[in-house]
Amino acid sequence: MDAMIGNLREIDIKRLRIFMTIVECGGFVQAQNELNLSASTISVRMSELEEKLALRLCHRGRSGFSMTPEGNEVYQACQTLLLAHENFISSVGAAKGIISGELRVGIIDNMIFDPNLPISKALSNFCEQTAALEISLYTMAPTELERALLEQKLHLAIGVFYHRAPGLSYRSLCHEKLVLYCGREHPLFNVSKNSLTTDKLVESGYIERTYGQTISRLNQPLHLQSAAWSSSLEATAILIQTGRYIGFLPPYYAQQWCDQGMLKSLLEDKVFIDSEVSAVIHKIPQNQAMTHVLLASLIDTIA
Amino acid sequence: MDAMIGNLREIDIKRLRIFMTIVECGGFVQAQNELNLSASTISVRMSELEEKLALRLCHRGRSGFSMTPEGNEVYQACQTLLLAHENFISSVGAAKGIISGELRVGIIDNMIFDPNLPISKALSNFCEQTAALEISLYTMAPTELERALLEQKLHLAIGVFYHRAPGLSYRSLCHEKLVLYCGREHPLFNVSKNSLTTDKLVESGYIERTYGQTISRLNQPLHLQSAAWSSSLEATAILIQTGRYIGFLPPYYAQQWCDQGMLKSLLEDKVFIDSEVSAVIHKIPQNQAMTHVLLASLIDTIA
DNA sequence: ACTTTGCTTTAGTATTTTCCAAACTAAGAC
DNA sequence: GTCTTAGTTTGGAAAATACTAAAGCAAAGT
Repeated sequence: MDAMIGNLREIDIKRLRIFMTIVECGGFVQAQNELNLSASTISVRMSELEEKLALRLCHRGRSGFSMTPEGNEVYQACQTLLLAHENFISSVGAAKGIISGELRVGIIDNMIFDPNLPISKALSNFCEQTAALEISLYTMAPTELERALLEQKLHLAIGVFYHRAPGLSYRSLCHEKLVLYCGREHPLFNVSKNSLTTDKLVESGYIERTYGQTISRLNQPLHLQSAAWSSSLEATAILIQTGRYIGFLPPYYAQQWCDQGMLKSLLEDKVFIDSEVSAVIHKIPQNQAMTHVLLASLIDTIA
Repeated sequence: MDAMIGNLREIDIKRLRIFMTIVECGGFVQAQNELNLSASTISVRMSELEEKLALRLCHRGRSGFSMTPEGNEVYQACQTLLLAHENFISSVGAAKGIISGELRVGIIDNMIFDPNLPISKALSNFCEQTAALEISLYTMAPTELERALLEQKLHLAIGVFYHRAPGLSYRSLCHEKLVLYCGREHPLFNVSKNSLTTDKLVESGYIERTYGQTISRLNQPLHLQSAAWSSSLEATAILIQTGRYIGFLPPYYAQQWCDQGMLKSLLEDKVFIDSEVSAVIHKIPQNQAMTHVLLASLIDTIA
């Protein structure tokens, strides 16, 4: 009882893991299965943790489960700490000359449709070389990817980036052509290819892609009028399908709807954006061996 | 026995701490006092750790204690992991609204002599506001400071920086005037102030300051000929005292030897470097509250 | 008022951990 | 060879930890 208070330096990771599972399950009862522990054990572990931290982490009881503000902060801190543990495991693996631990990769949405980028192939190639590895794959917006890389929450990110963040290292993987599309209901859908002019495009409402808070001025070939904003390919496709806007999509992604007569490309030979797909890593990566082997394997697979 | 192998995810920090102490003490026997443990316990703890990591960490025995290459890598990884634990403690403190944990500050050498920069005063002011805090103070070269900040091993650094590293945030604290000095044995020591010209300075061998591998082109007022290189104020002072070179020193630092007739300033009104002392933090600091309160307190104390 | 649910408390047991003393080993010093 | 030093192995005891079942409690639902 007395030994419990005080020294925070001897926090037990087990208790923190229990806390995290409870948070993720949204309550003690739900966490029971996950943790394979009785209700009483969970209860005791939690009160021990709270006593040690001298902090109430969550409200519970018949009136429902909810986190305290402090609990949320501690939960965040736990995530960071567990990340450090994963990195430790990786480092030990690296010392053994084995690539091991957790590899965290982030991609922008709908990369899976890109035929130039066999990401799953690259990952499986990489895993073949390295047995003792767990991969976590996340999808995020480009700015989120960069942030996660900077905070060392990701080892590698793949996506289209319109600027270069300091501290990160970019490597071009391939190029992706983006073409304008309109939906079936759009006035331009039935205009014949020959009579279509860029002026007509400029008059149409255009979907601008946003990244986080800031709107990126794409290297747009025309001065299109922004009339709608979207933060993902999927959102762009939905907006185009409303028939009210035109917007850029990669052909491999739009094809599925073109085939169904739902979308139509507009002057794809004249008006397009050539965007560069890059692999990005931290300049000082957590596990250099792992990160660089993956990057090499990725470039290898693509070439 | 069987439960030991396998899951690296349940590494015990206690064992890692024991290992680190052994490394720092340079042997099992020396670590006994430090750890307050018997030889047998230490031996067992170490073999348990090695078994779990499946890695020999150090050679020991009558033939002397030494680390294996893997052991060194694991030791580094342990340091990183313990840093993460300190940061966790800080975060929990932050959740409680208390500034707590470990504050790691780095300074360049001989800052203590700078009368414009009452660092100890600033730190003690800061500590008065915040009870539950432990401060670690390190001295390093400027490039090392920046590296440590980027790796989040320091919260704050104070020094003279001739460039701006991306990812770091610089804040000017005060200006430091650097003046040329020569030693008693130097030909210019006995030249009268009136007959001294800048030409004569240019002819003398000059001590260039180096930072890490790269030699920084100081905003030098003259085109002095580099004849010696030094990586610290102290080293510069020693080189000047040989009487063979001239070099820049801050007057407050050189004064002690001028008073003894060992050094003499040269054209201090005409030839000087005005360098800016800055406080630097990471753009995304570990413990924002702590870092910013310290920075504010620092600026406050100086003003 | 009664039941259910979600959690806590308590008491008791099983397991694990931690530690040391004593005997042992291996290698350098003499 | 013998002594000394530095670490290992083993056995056993004490302490801490992990876990559960059972009883309790309070709020929400009926």
